[in-house]
Amino acid sequence: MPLKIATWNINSVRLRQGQVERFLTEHEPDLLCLQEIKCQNDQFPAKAFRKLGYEHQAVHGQKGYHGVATLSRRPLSEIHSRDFCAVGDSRHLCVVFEAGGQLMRLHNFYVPAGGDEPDPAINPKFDHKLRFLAEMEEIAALDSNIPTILVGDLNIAPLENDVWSHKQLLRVVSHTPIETEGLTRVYEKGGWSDLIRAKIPPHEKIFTWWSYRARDWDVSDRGRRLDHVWAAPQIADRLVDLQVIREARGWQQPSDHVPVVATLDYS
DNA sequence: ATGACGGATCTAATCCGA
Repeated sequence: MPLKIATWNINSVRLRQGQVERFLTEHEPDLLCLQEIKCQNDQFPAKAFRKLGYEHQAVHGQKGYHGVATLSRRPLSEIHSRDFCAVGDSRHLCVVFEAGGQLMRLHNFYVPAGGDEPDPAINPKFDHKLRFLAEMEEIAALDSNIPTILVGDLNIAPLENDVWSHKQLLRVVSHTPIETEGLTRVYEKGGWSDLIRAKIPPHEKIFTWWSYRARDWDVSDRGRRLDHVWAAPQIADRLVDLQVIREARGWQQPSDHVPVVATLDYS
């Protein structure tokens, strides 16, 4: 039995509970990391997801904004969240579970978007994003001897083919050099492997987010790869499949992000 | 302008997303 791990910025879990159920039923991931659940813990539709076999849930909600949750068919331990930048946002969850007789750690992240102006001196939101990234450098692929996976909406599209136009987005928040350099430091310092780019080579365009503002998102296809799945090298070695579920962007009243699913060979 | 939609909130108009 392979191990399937998925990540999805759902942009309100209450509004799209049915879409989460559809995704869980159709793709049967072992674990699903959600971002932007936009509700408090007691408003999270835990019962509905439990009914589908996701009995183990870690929820870190917040009123109105942000909020993350990790759903699992396997028991979870060492559940904790860290308050990055000490501002009280719910943007991180960490859990441990078992795969192939070994422990595995899973980080679920929602990195700040960063506002409009890519200058930390005049835009506090962008400054927050850069400080959040600097703090993320402490997260490594091998943490206390447990191989680790890091997923989530990192709100940065680091490579040229992670955006529809590298040239036109160089000064747009999510693709500016200062952000991509910050993310690259997190990546290199942590010893990570990028599972999306392990399956879809860097010369091919691949996106996980498309703006709501486009007249026709599919035709214009002006997307960005903001959602990521990183893993320790020994986990990356077991990657058998990686799917970006583009069709979910075409579902009725969709999230602006689509799910990403990694399949790993752990029997 | 790439491009003006879509979510939550003290259900009205405002903040936020990226």
